[in-house]
Amino acid sequence: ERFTMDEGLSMAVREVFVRLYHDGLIYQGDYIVNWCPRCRTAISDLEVEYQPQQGNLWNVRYPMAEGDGGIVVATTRPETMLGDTAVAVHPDDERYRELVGKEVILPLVHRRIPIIADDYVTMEFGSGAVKITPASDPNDFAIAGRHNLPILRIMDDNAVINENGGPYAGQDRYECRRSVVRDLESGGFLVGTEPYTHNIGRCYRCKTDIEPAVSRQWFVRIAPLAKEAIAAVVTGKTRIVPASWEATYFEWMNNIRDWCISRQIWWGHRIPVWTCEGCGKVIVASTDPDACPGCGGAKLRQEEDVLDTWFSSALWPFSTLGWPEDREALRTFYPTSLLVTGFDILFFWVARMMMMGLYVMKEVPFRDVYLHALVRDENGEKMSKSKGNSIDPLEMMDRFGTDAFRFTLAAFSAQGRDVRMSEERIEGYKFFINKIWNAARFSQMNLADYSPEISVSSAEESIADRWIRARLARAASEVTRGLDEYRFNDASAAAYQFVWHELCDWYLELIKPALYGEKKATARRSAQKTLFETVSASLRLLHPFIPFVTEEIWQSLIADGRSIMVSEFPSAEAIPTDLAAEREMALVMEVITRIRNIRGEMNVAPSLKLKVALDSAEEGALSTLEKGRGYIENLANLEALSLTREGAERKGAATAVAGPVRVSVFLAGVIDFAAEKARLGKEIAKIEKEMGGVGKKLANPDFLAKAAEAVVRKEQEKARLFGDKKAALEAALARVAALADGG
RNA sequence: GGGCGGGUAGCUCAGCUGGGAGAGCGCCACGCUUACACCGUGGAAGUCACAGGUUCAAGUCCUGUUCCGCCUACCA
Repeated sequence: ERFTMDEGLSMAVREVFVRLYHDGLIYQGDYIVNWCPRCRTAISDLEVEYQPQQGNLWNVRYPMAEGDGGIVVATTRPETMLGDTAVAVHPDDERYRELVGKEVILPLVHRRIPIIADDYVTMEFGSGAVKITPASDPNDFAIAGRHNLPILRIMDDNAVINENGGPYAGQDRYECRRSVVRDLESGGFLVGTEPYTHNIGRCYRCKTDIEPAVSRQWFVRIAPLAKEAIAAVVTGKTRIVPASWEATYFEWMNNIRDWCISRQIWWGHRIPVWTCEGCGKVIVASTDPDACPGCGGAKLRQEEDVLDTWFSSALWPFSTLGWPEDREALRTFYPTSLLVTGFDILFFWVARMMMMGLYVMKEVPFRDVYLHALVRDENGEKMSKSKGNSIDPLEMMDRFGTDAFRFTLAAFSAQGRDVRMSEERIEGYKFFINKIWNAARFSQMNLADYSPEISVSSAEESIADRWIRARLARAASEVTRGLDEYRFNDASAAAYQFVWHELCDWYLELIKPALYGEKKATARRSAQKTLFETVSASLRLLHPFIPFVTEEIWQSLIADGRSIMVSEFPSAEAIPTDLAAEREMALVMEVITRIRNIRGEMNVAPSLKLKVALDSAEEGALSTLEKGRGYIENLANLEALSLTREGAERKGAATAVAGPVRVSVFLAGVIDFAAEKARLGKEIAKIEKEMGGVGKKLANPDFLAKAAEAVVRKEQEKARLFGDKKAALEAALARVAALADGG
């Protein structure tokens, strides 16, 4: 479906405005807004930048109109006193109780203004009395509304004092401040001045101090709309993830103020309101009227203000789908399933889309809102163009690769936290991409003669083949879960862990003999098939994180002529679990690791082929090891491996324990008894530390009585395993000690 | 002032519903073994900010203290 965005958006904006207007949700009114005297436009509360600024707190005495005495007020902006229309105190303030209702004389302009009581006033601050300037302060404006006070504008749109300022007319606001302070002082009204730091609001664009000012603006009566948007989140029609942001959302929505939507700027959607110059009739229409429907006059004047850009942004979920026309795209894709955005525009944009979506479409615009982390610079500061501390993503992509950068963002995106971008981390993932590339090369080299049609019976599959398939199923399940729950760091970590540390570190090494040894053709075929399928699935798992490299490899290696984008995402359910293979490989792998550990710790050259004996009292363990014999011999670099049932004396051997298996590495002639003694001692100490915790738990009757049964059983099993291991290590230590002592 | 988040290995950080302290980088030792030295194998390293409490059990829950960060605000 084709329609131009600009036209569609304009239509939608006008249509929504008209509907709101006719529902009584848009009004024009005099209201105090943040006015930028330089841009000569109102800006929204959210666009004001606050900065602490050093100023003064001037204490000024206003004399009573009748009799003696007076009341002291404090102000940071003495020039605004010209527009004061009251002095307010707290209703509970004993000091001023009898003054409420009386009048004071406003110095310099000699106007009588009343003393009123309003609980906005903080008794503890200053003198406890506040001057009220409705036209120059939002709070004062609100108080004026409550007490029917006159609103007196003393400045024009350029923040220059107007005729209401009497002798100060024509002065700029800051020039006027100096004049007023000088005159208050000479008139004896200034009772004190103290330095004071407070926040000054500035225009986000031109950095000019904003001037709260009363002016005629257009507003959306927002409370009814907010009510619906709040309900949508309360009832779960829309979920905010992470949920911690819901509180912030509610806080803001419950205290929302009417939305000032008019802007006095040059660019934007012009407000679709016309006034007939003949009869004064106001016309609100979604298409330009030719003549006044009241008097027929053709002299119509359109409102000059334009709409806040967020007004049209709020319509995005449906205006982009062709609304107000009833298009198929709109019916299909509204509401969308997910909005991904930054929390910094939760209010600007998300909440407003919610309100407008519910108002116009009678349905939430999206089911889930995922608020991602904000990327900060390495000092934790928010990146911004004005600060110049932005990390240029294009530069990062040039240096480390687009996929590496993208994977880094996923890996960093733990929920509820901001991230500090780190080049080291990106580099680490660049290495990961490289690893994948090399694994693909390995696969390509060994799959040249492979065809996916080749069938392999399950009987031909090796333990390694079965094992990697089972591990793949787990990885697929973890990645899927991470993505489903918007835990992208968990998802990316699961993929990373599987591909590097299981597929590359173990599986590729395990099958090398089958691939290019003199093994049977069946073993080779099975390894090839499993390799092909595992790499294929891995690429698909990784594709959401690293689209470019996976597509490239997919095309050259898997090559079914279609993009990896339209391939099926691996499903854990489709891959059979294989606990037996996982358990058996775990033992084989541990034995290999134990042998390597001895090699490393005893400083035996990696090139030296070793003789190893494995003893176990468990028949099952021995048969597993027999099945894994080839893997052990190859990956531990052995020249001989014997498996025996009885734990015979192993002279001149270094010892380790892998589950129910005693590992003896023969180091005849090269064994360093002192080193072996130290190594065993270290192992035993480690075991003892673990046994300590377990033993303490099992000795505690409360633990046995109150802990879950499964937990207790687990601890008991652990105690047994640790006990066995310790005994075996201690026996080895005693033997080595004897040999060492004997020379 | 209010709200929120955080203080876990040298660094950057994971640790969801309380039950074996983890990863990456860095560091140490050995190794260019025919995918990869952007690599491999092995190793060292933490009073989980502090103090209480709940619990058989606390990095994980509660209270307080402290330090850091972010957001927000109308004490003139």
